[in-house]
Parts: sequence; C-alpha cells; structure tokens
Amino acid sequence: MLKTLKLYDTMDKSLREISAIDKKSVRFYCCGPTVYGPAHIGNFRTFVLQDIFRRTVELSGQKTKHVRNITDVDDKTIRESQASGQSLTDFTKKWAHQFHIDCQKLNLLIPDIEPLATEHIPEQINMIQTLIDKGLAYQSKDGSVYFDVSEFKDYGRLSKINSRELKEGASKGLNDSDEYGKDSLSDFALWKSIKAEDGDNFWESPWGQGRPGWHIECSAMIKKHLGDDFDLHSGGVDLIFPHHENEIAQSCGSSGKPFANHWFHITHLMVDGGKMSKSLGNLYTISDLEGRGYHPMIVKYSLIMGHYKQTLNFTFDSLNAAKIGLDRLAKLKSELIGLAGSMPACDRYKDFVKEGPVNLGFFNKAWCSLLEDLNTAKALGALFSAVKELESGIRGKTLGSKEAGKHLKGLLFISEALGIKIPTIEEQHVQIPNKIKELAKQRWQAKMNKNWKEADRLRKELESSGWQIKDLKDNFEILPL
RNA sequence: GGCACGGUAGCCAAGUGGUAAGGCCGGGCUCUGCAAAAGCUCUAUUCGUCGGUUCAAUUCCGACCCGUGCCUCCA
Repeated sequence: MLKTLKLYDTMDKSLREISAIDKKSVRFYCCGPTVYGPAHIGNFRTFVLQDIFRRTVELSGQKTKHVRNITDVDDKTIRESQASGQSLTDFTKKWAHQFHIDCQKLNLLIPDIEPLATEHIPEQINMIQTLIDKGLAYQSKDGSVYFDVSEFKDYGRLSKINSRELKEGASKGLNDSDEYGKDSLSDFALWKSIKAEDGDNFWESPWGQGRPGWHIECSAMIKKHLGDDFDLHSGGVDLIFPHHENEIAQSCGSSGKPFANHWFHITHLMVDGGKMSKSLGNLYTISDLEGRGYHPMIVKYSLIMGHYKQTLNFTFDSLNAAKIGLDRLAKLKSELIGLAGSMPACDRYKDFVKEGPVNLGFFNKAWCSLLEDLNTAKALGALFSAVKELESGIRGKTLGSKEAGKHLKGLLFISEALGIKIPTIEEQHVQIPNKIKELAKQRWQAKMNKNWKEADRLRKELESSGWQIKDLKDNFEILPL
C-alpha cells in the first residue's frame, strides 16, 4: 500500500492529504511566468517545487493533470515589447522560448497544458460578462470593468485580510484608482480599457477596446482546462494577495461553485540574507550561473536545500556545497552500477511511476520526507545518511551485487522524485585534448624516472592550461580544473 | 500601522516536551617524492534575549530585540 503526500494548505493552515476529487487524477494549476525577460532563480524555486510536487504525487501512484499558464499580456510585456521594437507576440514568444529552455535545463516535467493568456480572450470576456450579470462587477465611465469586492462576502479568506484592513493599507497612493475610476480602492480590474500607450495591443469587447486584467486570465484558463473545482492551485507566496484572492472572487463568484481545493505556496528565495533585486545586482538567471561555471542541476540542488515554507538563503557557498554534493552522488551512482553489474531494468521516471516506491532500501527515509509536506531539506539529509552507509559498505566490501542493485534502484528513484539528474562519472567525462594527454604521459614518465623536478614542472604547465593530474596507484587521471 | 513567517555551529539547513539530522568549510591522523585524491576521525553542553508553565523546553506560553514577505497586478 502506497503512502500519500501530505501538503500544507494555505487556506486551512494545516497539512492535508493530496487526493483527486474525481478519483482519477490530481488536477493542478501553477501560475506560470510573465514573459518579459529571463526568469530568475527565485522564480525557479517555485517552478522546481511545483515539479517536485507533481513527481511525488505521480510516484506515489496517482495520476495528474498539470496546467501551467504563460502570461503574455500585461503592463510589463507591453512596455518591454515596445521598448524592444518587437510586436507583443514576437516578444513574448521569444521569452517563453527562453523559459522553456531553462525549464529543460532544470529537468522540469513539461505540463500537460500550457495555455497562453492571449489565446483565451473570449473565455475571459465570457467570465467578465457573467460577473456583470450577477451584479458582482461594474463598468466604469472609461469602459474598464471592475470586480465589486463589497459584493463578495468571502473576500480575504485566503490571505486572512479583511476588507477594512485593505482600505487602511500602507501602500499609499500607489494604486491607479483615479486613473481608472474604481468605486472602491479594493476593487480590481477585470477589463482595462485601451490607453494611448497600449498601441496595437488591444482586443474588442462588449465594453469597447481594451485588454483583460491579470487575475481574470488565470480564472478563465483554469475554468477551461480544469473545470470549476479542481484539486490544487500554486504559486509564489507573493501571489496569495491579491492575485489568488482575486481569482477566488472571480471564479467562485461566476460559477457559484468551489474553486481550488488546496493552496500550495512557495516562499521566496533570498540572496545573501536579503531580498533579491535588480538594483542590488543579486538577481541571477540560469544563464548567469552557467556563465560562472555552475551547471543548472547544481542550481536546482541548491534551490531544494531548504523547506519550501521557509525563506531560503542563496549563497555561492551553498552553490559550491551543492556542486560537491552532486559529485558525491555521481560517484556513488557509478560505484553502485559497477557493483551491480548493470543498470536496473527500471531506471527512468516513467518506469518508476509505473512501479512505485518499492524496495527503496536506505533511501526510504528520504522518500518519506518528501511525503511529509515535500520536505526536501530533510530528504536531502536522509539521502546523504544513506550515501554514507553505502560508501562505507562499498569501502568495506560488505555490499553484495544484489544489494548494490537494490540500493542503486532506490537512489535512482529518489533522484527522480527530486528531479535531480545524477551524471555518472563516465557521463561527466570531458574531451581531453591530445596535447594535454601527451604532456601528462611525459610527466608520468618523469615521475617514474624519479625526475621530480621535471614532473612538477610538467604538472604546473598542465595546470596553467586548466588541467589537473591525479596520481593513482599505478596510473594517473586527467581532470579539468 | 495591519497580516504572515522566521532567528539552530564559520556557512547552508532539518528537527523534537526528555537533553541537537545532513551538507559545505575547517582541524587531526593514515597514505604519499611533493601535490591532489582516497580513507579514518574530530568539530553546537547548546538552539535571538528575558521571564513563565513543567519532573523536564531549543521545542508550549508571554514580553522584548532583530530579520524577511505581503498590504492591488512581484515566483
């Protein structure tokens, strides 16, 4: 019998089991990126956790339906596309493509559906019309449409904010209520009437030309692809208010039915103990870190070193720790393969989904940690306790071939659950130029002749070319520095 | 001001009403022409501060100090 994932629910403030409402598949929605530039590692912390959520659910034996949108129209995409001289479509396509490349580098599973906001304008208009018909929304003089928060009693339930506090908010003067003519400060835009600076970026609607508000995009896409009520909705903590609160108001308001059954929010990433921001120069993208020599898998590893409900402090020290940790896993994997004689028949994500978490051996504790509120930090701790055991078993030659095979499978299972690709030593092997090989051979000769001076000189020369020599018992290895 | 979360070794980070996972760094030792690698091993009497409850608190309660997030379009 398989165990089920228990996950914290922002709405209930408690751990709840994940199970499909329709008994068939866990339908979940992730607020995806707004494509106006490259996503940074903070964004990816969220996407990585959503990916691990899906993997854990699937590996524990449940099917999923994964929808993650792309927001390809909003103030920023319009502004930036104009600045770049490209059409909104060309511009957002470019950045959506970059996003997909980064996702692939991070070994994220591809969602079943990845809807674009601009391809769901009719659905959004329909929902807005329903809200107007139900008396939950109104049109202002300029043709914009607003949600009337005072008409929706449950408003603030997710974010635990009541309407009075909203009005007393400390974000003085930052709203554009004057510009758009809202009745109340807490009302939010469903449809924004066209403004001069929008250029060609507008759609026809019953209320004139304009474009949808941010929140309605998600509500409409969820309704279309997942239905009125579905299993889980997720995103970064900053989306709790107002984005998700507003989605609830729109969706429940228009359908009269429940919305997401479970809310999963991932806490922000910090850099060197502080907030990430462009102005501080501590906002990193996957490409930035690749440029500094950190493989995306190292970045991914460092993003799961803490529990998702906790702010995680990203530092280069932790990146280096991640790199070394990954190397250690790679070495163990190679050694286990060697001992077992072959890779297990079942070694890919799909195989594991079919087979489930059986015979995890030492890795069982790590898997259980994931089932306990996706505790990746604890899982990593348990993973390395297992690594330690196996390393000592390998050294002491107490680990048999059959045992090695079993543990290898456990290791592969847990790395699939985390979505961490462990390269084998062989896979890590890099092309060594012939010139370097020749120099290394010469150094070995010199060493054999006990010509230490010459051997050291050659090693220095190799090092200055970026290669390191590691002497073994009766031969040597060449490694990149 | 309101709401929420957090402060655990040099760094990152789990955890629990009964006396602190794991990783990185660092130290010692073995090995070694040297170096690296590899192996062995050590590293928080203590969990922001001060009180309270308790046989027992880092873990529960209160106060305070510090940090972080959100408070209308930021993952």
